[in-house]
Amino acid sequence: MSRAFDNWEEHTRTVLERAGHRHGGARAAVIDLLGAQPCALTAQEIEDALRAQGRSVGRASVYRVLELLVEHGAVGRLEVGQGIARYEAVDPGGEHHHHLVCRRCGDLVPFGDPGLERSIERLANRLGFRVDDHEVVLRGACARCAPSNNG
Amino acid sequence: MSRAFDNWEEHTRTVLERAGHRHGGARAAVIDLLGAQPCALTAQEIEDALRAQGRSVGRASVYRVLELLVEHGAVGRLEVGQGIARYEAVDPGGEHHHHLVCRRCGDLVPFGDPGLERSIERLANRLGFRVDDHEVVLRGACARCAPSNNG
DNA sequence: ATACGTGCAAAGTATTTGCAAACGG
DNA sequence: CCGTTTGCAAATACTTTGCACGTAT
Repeated sequence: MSRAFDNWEEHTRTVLERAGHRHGGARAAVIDLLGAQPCALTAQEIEDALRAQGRSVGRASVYRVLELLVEHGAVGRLEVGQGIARYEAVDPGGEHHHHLVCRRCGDLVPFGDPGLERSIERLANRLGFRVDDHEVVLRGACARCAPSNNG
Repeated sequence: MSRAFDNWEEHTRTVLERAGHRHGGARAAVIDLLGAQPCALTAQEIEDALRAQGRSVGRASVYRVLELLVEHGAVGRLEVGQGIARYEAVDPGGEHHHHLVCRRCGDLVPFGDPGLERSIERLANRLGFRVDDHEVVLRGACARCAPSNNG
């Protein structure tokens, strides 16, 4: 239940198939891994996780699969920190979350807020922009780190 | 009046001086340039702009100056797109804006919205996060590109 | 005068690309 | 079978670092 959707993997395979793509080992491995994550991973983390599972995939393939998934809207690319991209499954239903980057523990904490979504939507309308996507990053201390401010 | 503040350059010089830093040529050039910009620039753009002004600064120095300014909170680093960082002056008064990245023309359009700021503040409180900073990126079509949807 | 700042070029890191072999449908 | 996908390694792009000289105070 860390996911708001269950069949992202199947959905993603279908999308790729329909676009005329085959279902090779690297793709299967990356899709399976991303489908099981609660939050965004870096390319390096994906490569390491797959190796640890005994499903090693070449680094180039990891990037190529991610690029393909991003192109098809199945994966979102997120850049926080020092130019290291992170990738996460995108709910085909439109449900999505944003992130807090904790300065203390360095972790990425996902959160969602319908009010914020509405604010952004209204804002976009008011500004005369056609917005297809948006991203909010909060930087600070997560719930675990915030109480202990000093050490 | 593309700026909400006038003396960022002077303020920044003071901050650096107080921290025991000298005011060399590269620093002066980068600070002067950033102080005159309405929105974020990449390191490359900064280097090129300075060269065009006849105030060439080594690439390494551009990065070092930017790093120093970011450390002192005088400059904000923003990453949208493909791992290329952008830098912009930070208003010492706390005033700030966010960005729309236009998928059509590729430009960065700054916008501000007090309501959005309040939403984020309330959200942070509700979530139990201590948030010192935040960043909102909208992706879509800017006012110029949105009306003409097709060509 | 002296320590900090700067420039150049080389190194480093994340990501992309070329090409031949492996594989899916 | 045939074209897509994959892996390796080399290439690329942005950024950082080492070192000797320049410069602000």
